[in-house]
Amino acid sequence: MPRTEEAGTPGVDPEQLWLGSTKPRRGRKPTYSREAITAAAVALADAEGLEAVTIRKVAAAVGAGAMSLYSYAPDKETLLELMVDHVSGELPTANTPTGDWRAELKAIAHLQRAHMLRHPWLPAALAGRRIPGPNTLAFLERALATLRPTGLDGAAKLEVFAQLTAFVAGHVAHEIAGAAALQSPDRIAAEVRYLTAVAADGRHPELAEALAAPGRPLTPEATFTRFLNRLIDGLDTD
Amino acid sequence: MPRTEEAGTPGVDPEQLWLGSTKPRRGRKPTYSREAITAAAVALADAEGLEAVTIRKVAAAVGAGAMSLYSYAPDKETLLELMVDHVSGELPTANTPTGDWRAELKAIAHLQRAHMLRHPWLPAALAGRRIPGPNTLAFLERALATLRPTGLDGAAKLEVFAQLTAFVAGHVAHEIAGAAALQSPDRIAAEVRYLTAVAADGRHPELAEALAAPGRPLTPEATFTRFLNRLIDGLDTD
DNA sequence: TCGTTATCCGTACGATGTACGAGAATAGCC
DNA sequence: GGCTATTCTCGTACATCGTACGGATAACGA
Repeated sequence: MPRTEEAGTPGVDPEQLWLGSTKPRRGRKPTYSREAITAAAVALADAEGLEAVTIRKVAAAVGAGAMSLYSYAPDKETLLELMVDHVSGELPTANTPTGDWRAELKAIAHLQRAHMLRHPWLPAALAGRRIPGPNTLAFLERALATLRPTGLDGAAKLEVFAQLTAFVAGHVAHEIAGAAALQSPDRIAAEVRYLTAVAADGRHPELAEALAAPGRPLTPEATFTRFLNRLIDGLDTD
Repeated sequence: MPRTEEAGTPGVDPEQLWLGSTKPRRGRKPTYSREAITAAAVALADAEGLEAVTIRKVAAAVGAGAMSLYSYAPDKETLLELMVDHVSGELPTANTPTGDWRAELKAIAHLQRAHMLRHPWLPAALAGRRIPGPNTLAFLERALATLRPTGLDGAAKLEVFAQLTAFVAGHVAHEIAGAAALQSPDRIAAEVRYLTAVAADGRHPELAEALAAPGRPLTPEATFTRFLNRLIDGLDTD
């Protein structure tokens, strides 16, 4: 990327991106569409990972020349933004109040986890993103509605949602890394050899003991639920 | 990166990396050192961000030709691994049991947060990393010692540490993104305009209300402490 | 019809990670 | 001291990336 990036990361302008008027009444008609391009990029990321999403490959997937994409998004960073919001459209936004906001919030987190497992590139793409697009806003709306009975003020409710999302993303990133490691038997074998060697060096008694008495292996699902419940049950309305 | 990356990401081999013998008794003597190269890479990342860490720039920083780095680390991924463990050496490993393991665990998390704020590239570099190097292991040892009074089994203790680290990394990543946005006044102005425009469109009543009644602004420090306390106070020994 | 304005995209540039292999330096063995 | 094996050094080269540039193409308003 030859961009010099000297000033403090101007980033993507959400006003331009999501509120930009669709005025062009003159000129050649677009052959493709932002929708189709974004969908192609998402399909690529789902199938081959985020690093497979290159301007050229996405363009080829929709049958366009590479440079044509720049009529639909000013740069790749913006394309990522579009991808994130695109898949957020899969999240159900209908809230069904049950009187138990904690249970509803847990359900929201479980939805997010399933969503991120379906699109394993999401945790990485989400990192450092601040401004939600329309689909993300719709889901945020649901979360805010769920938090209404807490009586928290606006900033606190937004913070709860941000922290919850960060927590889920962090967990899923870890979960995915673990699952990927399990796919290669010699890799886990090397990891086990390494850890046991370290545990045997005498300078890591706690680790040695932890490895010696591992207990019942934990499923990611169970671990996630456990920590999520701790986090949410501890949430207070003060 | 011309690497095709077809098979399921072999990743870095921790055995080779951390336990590899230093046998070479013959041949030309190394001009540089893994230490110096890693330190230069860390300095670069601290000063200019993770994307400024390129093989060529790191090599130039130590006065070497680009390809010379490959005598010290087999690839860039490994260099990242070295960087992560290098800065982990700054973390204090001495545990002072106070009888209150929850307070000690909170202190550990606060140490991690300060550490990541000092090296803002850490949360990103940490993502998906599974196997701790020697310095990280020393810190893990401290965490395990702290968790000893809980009576949790080995796997559970390791999981608590992993989840705690993921939580802190997620929070700090979010915190850093927010701080970066604050550096550019026109950027936050655009964000505010965007959100108020969305709130005014009538289809986001909850967001509109949250923005209208923001409450007292929250410092990152306070938010972190709040959620951390919730997470840890909810931890049980069963 | 003509000028204005978009979109389309071939070409090209500067970076990047790293494969290759020729040179240079060191150590053990005769 | 010379030979040889071994290791480190790094110039060159290549595939691939994001994207600037500008000409060609197409659609509208006048």
